[in-house]
Amino acid sequence: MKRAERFSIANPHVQAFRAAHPNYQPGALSSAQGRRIRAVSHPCLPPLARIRNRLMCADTPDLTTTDKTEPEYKDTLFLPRTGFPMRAGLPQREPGWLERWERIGVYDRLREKTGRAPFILHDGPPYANGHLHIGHALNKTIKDMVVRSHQMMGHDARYVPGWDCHGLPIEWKIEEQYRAKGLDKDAVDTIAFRQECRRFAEEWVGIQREEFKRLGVIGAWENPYLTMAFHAEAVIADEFMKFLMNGALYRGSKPVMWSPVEKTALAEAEVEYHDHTSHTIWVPFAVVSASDFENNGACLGADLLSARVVIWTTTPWTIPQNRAVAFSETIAYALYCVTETAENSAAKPGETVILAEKLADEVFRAAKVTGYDKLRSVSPDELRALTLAHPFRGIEGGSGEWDYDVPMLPGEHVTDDAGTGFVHTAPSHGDDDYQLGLKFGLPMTYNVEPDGTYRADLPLLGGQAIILPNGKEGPANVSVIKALAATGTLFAKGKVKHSYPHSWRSKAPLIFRNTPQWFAAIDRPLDDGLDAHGATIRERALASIDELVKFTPVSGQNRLRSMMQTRPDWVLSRQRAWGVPLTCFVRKGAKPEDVDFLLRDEQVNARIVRAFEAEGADVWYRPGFKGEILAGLHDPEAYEQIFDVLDVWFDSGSTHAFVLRDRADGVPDGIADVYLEGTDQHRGWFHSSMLQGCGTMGRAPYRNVVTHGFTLDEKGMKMSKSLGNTVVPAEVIKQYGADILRLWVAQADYSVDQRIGPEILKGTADSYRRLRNTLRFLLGSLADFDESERVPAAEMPELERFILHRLAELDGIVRDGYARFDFQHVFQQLFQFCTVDLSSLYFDIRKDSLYCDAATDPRRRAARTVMDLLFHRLVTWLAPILPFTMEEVWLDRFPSENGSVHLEDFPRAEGAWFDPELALRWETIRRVRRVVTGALEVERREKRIGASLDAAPTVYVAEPETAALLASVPFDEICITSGLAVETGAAPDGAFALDDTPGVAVVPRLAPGGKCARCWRILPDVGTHAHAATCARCDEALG
RNA sequence: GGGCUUGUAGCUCAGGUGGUUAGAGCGCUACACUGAUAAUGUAGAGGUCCGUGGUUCGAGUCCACGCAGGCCCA
Repeated sequence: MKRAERFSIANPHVQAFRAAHPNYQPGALSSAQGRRIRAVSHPCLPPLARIRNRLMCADTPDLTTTDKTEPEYKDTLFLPRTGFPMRAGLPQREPGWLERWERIGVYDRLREKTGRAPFILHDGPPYANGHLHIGHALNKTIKDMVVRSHQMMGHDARYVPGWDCHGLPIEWKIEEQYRAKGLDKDAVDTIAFRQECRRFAEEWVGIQREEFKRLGVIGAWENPYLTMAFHAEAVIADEFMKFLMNGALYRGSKPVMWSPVEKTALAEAEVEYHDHTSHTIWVPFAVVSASDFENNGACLGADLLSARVVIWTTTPWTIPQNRAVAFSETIAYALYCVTETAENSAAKPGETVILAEKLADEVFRAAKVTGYDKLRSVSPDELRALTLAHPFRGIEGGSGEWDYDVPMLPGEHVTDDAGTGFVHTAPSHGDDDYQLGLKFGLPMTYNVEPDGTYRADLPLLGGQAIILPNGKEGPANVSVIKALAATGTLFAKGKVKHSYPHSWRSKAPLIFRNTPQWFAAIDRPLDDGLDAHGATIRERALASIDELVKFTPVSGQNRLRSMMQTRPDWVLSRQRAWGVPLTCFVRKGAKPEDVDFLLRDEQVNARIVRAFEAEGADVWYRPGFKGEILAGLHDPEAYEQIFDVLDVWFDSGSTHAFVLRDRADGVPDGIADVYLEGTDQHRGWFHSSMLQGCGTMGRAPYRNVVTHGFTLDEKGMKMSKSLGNTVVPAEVIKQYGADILRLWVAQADYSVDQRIGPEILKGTADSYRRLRNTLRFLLGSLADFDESERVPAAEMPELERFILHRLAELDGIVRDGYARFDFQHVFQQLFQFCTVDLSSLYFDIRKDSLYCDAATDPRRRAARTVMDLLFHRLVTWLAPILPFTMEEVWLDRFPSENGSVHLEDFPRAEGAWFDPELALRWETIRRVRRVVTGALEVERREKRIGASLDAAPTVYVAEPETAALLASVPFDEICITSGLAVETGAAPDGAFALDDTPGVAVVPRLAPGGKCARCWRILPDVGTHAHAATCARCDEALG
């Protein structure tokens, strides 16, 4: 474009402006509001009125007509020109960019870039059930920022999203549907049931996929991984069989949280605690004998033989399963004699009982005992010596079922906080009980059926239900209580309201029930030759935690370690239908401890895997499948097929195998660079993946564990529907757009719990607007930028070189921050750069040059060069955080059919720009500038000036070096004044100064001369040029 | 009840090894500009650093005990 054209009325800038402002009348804008003439009170200032009058003369011609005597210079300026809207309209516009990315295939095109080191963030699979909540959005957004930033830093950052598809919640949904139709789950074919579960999961995968994509998350959405894919099911089974072959797998028996209503065991995560009113009973156990204690140096009083030991329990139905009474070696016990009772007391005067001293009062009160004597203390050694009778011993109709001895056993879990100080122990119905049973070899009982009824052949109580199918209490408790009362073994009874486990689905109460389970041994040396980091799963896990994995934040290391140090064996089996079966066979008639109990045959395993690959895990349930698999190898009749399914944590713990190891977009060693999940996953996916990896690969399947906290409401309280303080991602997107939600993520410290709410989101949107306007100004200022305008850095003014220095500095900050997954720091630095260095300093100063300088002016060319560099960096640096907006900005400048900022890398760092000495000089310059602006602010408040261009202050500087520094730069330009004098030496009295900037003082003055009608600077030479109302620079620019 | 963890301006966050009047940005208020204009600039107000004890010449920073949250267990 020729120079003359730029300034003619045919100037495209002008045309564009006219088009955008059809009602615009030249001159009307500046005159409509009128210019106030202000009184001038400062004695050393020239009369402002004179200047104003002159201005008025210039402005005064008939304003109602376009027939002016003076040109409208606005049309000759390079004002920012852009169609980039100030208001984003993200909710409406974001889907358009999503479509574009899909159309131009951004993810696939990034994969085509060659020569890049892979960077693998392995996705922890969300459960395919329900719409996304804020936690999902947070998690996927952080992941996306990690993936995008590493891609743009030069990696091949692939991201394969996944879903966890098996498990109870889906199973339950299908069961619910069955119930609604009046069907019984048990009457339905397992394969048909599983297929319904599969369809359910598929549907939610589809829904969640769209919801995740809407957040702007880039990844292999068309080819995600699902734990229910046939290959995945085959691999999960194969991985399980590694545990079968390496010796970790064993069958044990364990009381588990059991839902009689759902006839299934529940994982801990599936249990919720609600208040529940239970029967409480105090049951005296008679002493039947005592071992000889003289050898122990203790003396057993004969008085104990006639006494009874009282236990307390809230689960009367467990009494028939009692096998021991536990006591503590650290509690003080005593022998008491009942002397007086209330009318309706079950206790009788004269009877003697043993109780914890601290609890005796309470117990007697409950038993309505009105008088009692403490006879003497009872020592732990005495207690240990006692053998008790089951309260049902000799009961009529009991057929001798309960005629066994009940030992007294010491237990660390016994306290005297509540109860009697003695703990009724039923190893099949409680965890402490089970542990005590393991330690002392107590027999397990099998009295309770899956539906919560006593086994039919249990004397007296057979078939009675503990919990009814509708979740209400059955008759079992009351029957037991009656039987106790009838046999004189009920000391007291009552009711208590307490926190009790319930099913998270059916909300029905749970019981602890002994069930056969499959375990992975954590401390058994494995026979797999993968001992580089230890022989057992626990050793390998601890070694991984300490040596192989980096934790962000570091506290995760302790957290995972302490869990690994103390965790028991892994219970792999669940009594469910929707999952990958434990693909193994046990020899009929063999006991778990027999060497040939489990069928261990690689050929069998291979057949299973092949079948699963072809048809999925459903084949396991096909009639005759056992025969097919064992045919020609083993006698199918000699083996029993296992129909438990694997803990879903085993599924997700195995994802590294079927995603990282097996997929073309995986990695050769099958180890991920990053696992990134919420802090709850220390107990979950990090944990199960660690156990699984240590059992199958000998180490953790990851190198980095990054955790984020939970999202709370604005007050820091947990979100809950009942409190009405939830924030749903879909609604945030609808109101503000995904980029605002992403910005919220970037502004928060995700390593701890974050808060979100209306006020916080509003603040986030405010920040966004500020940033958006900075970019808009860049776009406007770069209109028609041409490569030929570029100026080498060395030829640029100091101000430009300072900005370049900041860019060099930021390059390091941004790359380092992204490498550390610290988006908050990256964003904070970039945002503050935009506001502090750009908007309020650089842009403000350079507006004059950008608007008014001739196109060829080196100053303007340097500014535009820097702005172009700024543009490339800011837009790419922010792209991982604000992918939609940065795409909009990028395309506004570089419109194209198939381009995208997300195909770019961060521009290479320019080391030569880094100039700390210059930065130091600018620190001083800016400090002095603050004094100048401060001084002008006083003038403005006193109505002596309006714009800073009205002034031409004098700056008094004590230090000559500082004066020299200021003289070396166009300090008037930097302060946006029409003139400025720097004086060395003492300032006159009354000069403006700031406490924190000693040695600098400013005396404000009105700029002498006339106001250039084009650039608005007030200069003495205005009026002496061809264009009468302009200054020399503008006169020349006008040509 | 146990393990881990958080608490600095209205909001989001900085504040190595304890050391002068606790910082930034946003928001707010006022002023200015009206050629970034539902924008921009300048200035200002705003903090019992969760509380209480303690160590110390000196504590937001160290210790103890609490309070209020959060995650995971019991």
